[in-house]
Amino acid sequence: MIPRYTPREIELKWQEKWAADRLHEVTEDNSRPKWYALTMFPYTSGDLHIGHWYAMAPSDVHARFKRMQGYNVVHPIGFDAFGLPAENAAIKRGIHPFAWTMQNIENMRRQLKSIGACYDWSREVITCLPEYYRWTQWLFLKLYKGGLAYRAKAPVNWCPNCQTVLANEQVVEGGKCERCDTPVTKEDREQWFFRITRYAEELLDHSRIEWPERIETMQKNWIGRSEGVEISFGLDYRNVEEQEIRVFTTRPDTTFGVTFLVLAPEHPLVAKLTTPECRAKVEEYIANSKRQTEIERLSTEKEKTGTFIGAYATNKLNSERIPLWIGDYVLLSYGTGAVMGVPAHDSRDFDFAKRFGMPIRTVIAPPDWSGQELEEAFIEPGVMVNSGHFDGMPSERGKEAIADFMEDKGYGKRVVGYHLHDWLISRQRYWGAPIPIIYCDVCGIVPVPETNLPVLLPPDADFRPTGESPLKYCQSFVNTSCPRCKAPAHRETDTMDTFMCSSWYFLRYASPHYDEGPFDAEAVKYWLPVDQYTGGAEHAVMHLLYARFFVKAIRDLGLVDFDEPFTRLFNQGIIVAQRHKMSKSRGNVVNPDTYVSELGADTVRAYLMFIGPWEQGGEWDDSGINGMSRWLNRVWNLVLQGQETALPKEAPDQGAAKELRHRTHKTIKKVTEDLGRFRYNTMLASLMELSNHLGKVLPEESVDSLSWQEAIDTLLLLLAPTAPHLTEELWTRTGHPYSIHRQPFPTWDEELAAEEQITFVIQINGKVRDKLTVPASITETEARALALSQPRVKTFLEGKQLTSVIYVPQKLVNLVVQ
RNA sequence: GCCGAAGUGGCGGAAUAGGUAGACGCGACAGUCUCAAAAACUGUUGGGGGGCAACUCCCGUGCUGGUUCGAGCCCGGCCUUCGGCACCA
Repeated sequence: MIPRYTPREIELKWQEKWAADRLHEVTEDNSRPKWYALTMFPYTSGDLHIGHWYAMAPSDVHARFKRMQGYNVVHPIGFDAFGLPAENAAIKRGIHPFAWTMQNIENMRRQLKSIGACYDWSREVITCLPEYYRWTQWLFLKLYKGGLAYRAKAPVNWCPNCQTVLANEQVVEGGKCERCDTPVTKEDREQWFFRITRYAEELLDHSRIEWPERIETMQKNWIGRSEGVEISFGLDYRNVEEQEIRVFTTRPDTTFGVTFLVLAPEHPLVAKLTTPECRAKVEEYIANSKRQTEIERLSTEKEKTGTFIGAYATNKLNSERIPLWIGDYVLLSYGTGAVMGVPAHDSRDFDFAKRFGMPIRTVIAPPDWSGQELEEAFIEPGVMVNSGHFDGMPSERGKEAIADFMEDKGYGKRVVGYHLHDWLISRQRYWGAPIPIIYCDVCGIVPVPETNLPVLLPPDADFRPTGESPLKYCQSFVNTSCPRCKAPAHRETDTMDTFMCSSWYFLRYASPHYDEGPFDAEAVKYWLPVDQYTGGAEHAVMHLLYARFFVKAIRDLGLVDFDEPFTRLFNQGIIVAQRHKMSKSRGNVVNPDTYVSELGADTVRAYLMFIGPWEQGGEWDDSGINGMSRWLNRVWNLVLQGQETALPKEAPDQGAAKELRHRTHKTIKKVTEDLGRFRYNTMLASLMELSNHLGKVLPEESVDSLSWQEAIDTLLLLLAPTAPHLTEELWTRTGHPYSIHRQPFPTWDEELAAEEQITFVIQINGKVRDKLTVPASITETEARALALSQPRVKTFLEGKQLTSVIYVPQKLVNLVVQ
């Protein structure tokens, strides 16, 4: 009698045993190659949903695979615990963010353990605990002292009714406050920035890492390098100190075509230059643009808006007087915050000029141009016209010639521009790591001495929405004395962007309890960089770019000696529900707990990997999960039934035994390749094929016991990373020593894995007309002859002329006829 | 709007150095077992036409145009959906 497969019973039993044996805890070991397998740590939003499992289960399978391949694998886990949702929950339910977060962690830890992943829990890291954020602050100070942190004004979303700063997420449709529906505006605040732009050039270089091309492309586009010229336009106003406006352009060859300049509405010169007649309109325009998001402003669909400020600048190339406008399609944060308007050769400028009736002067002639005004912007290269002594020059050469001329005359200089801007890390919120800075009336900005870290987040601060950072109202926090002169001083009350916490957590895992620094240099030297990082595609740019920047920055500060944090990256797709990414705020989360308690963790793990290619994600649909549960059940029955069947030593059917061994080795090859490429769906399909075949040969009793045993052991070992509990149980039940997870991964015999027979296709004019089973060793001559001798082929060829024959080895012959 | 992806049976998907479209699974239908049902097992399953039959022909990978002996795969132009767009993380 075969016992029933009772997944939950088995799973809990082995999870307890693995934990008791500390099977997954690892230490540095120089006798084996190391493998750092890292999954992006989850944010502590509440429960884990099916999307988390989609991230966690397949990455665990890969880590287990690497371990069976002989690597010393560390697979750590932790929690990203600071951030806005905790504060929102606190406000909504009157529970302290700390309590809310720790409750969530408690629950998520239980859920994560139910996955049966090989996490080394002894390395757990929680970013909101002082023992962690102490070092986040320490690293901030390092960056500050290294000249990589600075203060500058930057706009924040502001709700005038709630008197509070809003996150982008809290600004709902149409630019309104999510709480009170008041239109949101922008306000300038002094805030802290990191100089990520200093690393723009190095961040563009992906040559040291193996990342998916699409992610590299997205990062490259995000950084947005462009070579151009910063051109100076002359200003001549007695009451204005500045004597120039600088604009950035990648098209210096069009400078003779400038008919206006557009400044960002926030440009500092706007207030100084606006004439009294224009002031009212300009102020109205600026107020309006404060209500728009950057995305709205940059949309090329939207009709261009702007207004004349009454002032003029001089185009130094031809001494023309150029009117100055403001327009919201120009952003202060990009380039110099001002652009030159060349309507003939830039489509946005063209729209702007059309709208406001400004001249459109062609300076690059399109082919066959006869002097008429253009009907749309001509943005291709061409021949320069209306450009003084540059006339007749090809514009590509003109770019260089004008740049040379300008540099020579001091009208401008070549610069490399980046779309990337510096990283704003200040948040006017409670639930984050306090920025360790003190402001002293005498000494100015004073960093908190390292020995005084951590700057503790006061537990009793009032974090409800007010006009300022919540910490500002916590007197015991704000009031302090200057570390330098001991005079009364006050603390910085903004906290840090949570991306800061997640920019170095992977370093902390190497020595999570180290208390003399953020990490133990020796441990980091052994484990880092991360060998395989996996996480959601939504992090393609920001988190991954910030973490790269961070490592490069601390490398230059002498803290680490490698350049890139994540050697290999895999971005899995996103599991959506009701067509959108699962999120608490959207309310479309699917909880995995019921599936686990009903069908078992192994089934859920395998099902998630089976639904499609991991990088693709997709709509969550549980309609096939029973199929996975059925298959694991079949594996269970198959293995135990095989145990009870006394197969002979000699195979009754040599062919059947050979076929079985061939399939076994073919499957090892396929599974090994698929695991290496994260193609879990096809890996499982090939395991199903093997088990289907085993189910067919067992009742026939046509194979020998040795071939059978080889097949069953292989099936279990290949399945072990995916279904760790089921395979551990069956491994023991088939008389093998504990633990299957310490076994080496099977290897295949190339000869046994190779196909002996192939299906050979005969095409006529590219259409399949016949299929033949032939030995794999068939030669071209044999194949051609075989094809032409087929009766079916002969009837098709009747009365036609064979013009050519195309032969593809091991695949097909295509007869081209007329 | 900009950047990055994805579109294949009733459904999830398989097949890319351009060479058999639909592996594997779900669902559905039929059967075996059963007093019956469930479970399990076996078989069929892209659409359409022809043949008593073994079989055979045509169409078919979002739309559209092209390259090629041959296109799901390559190129041009669209459409739809998803992710990101710097304060959700």
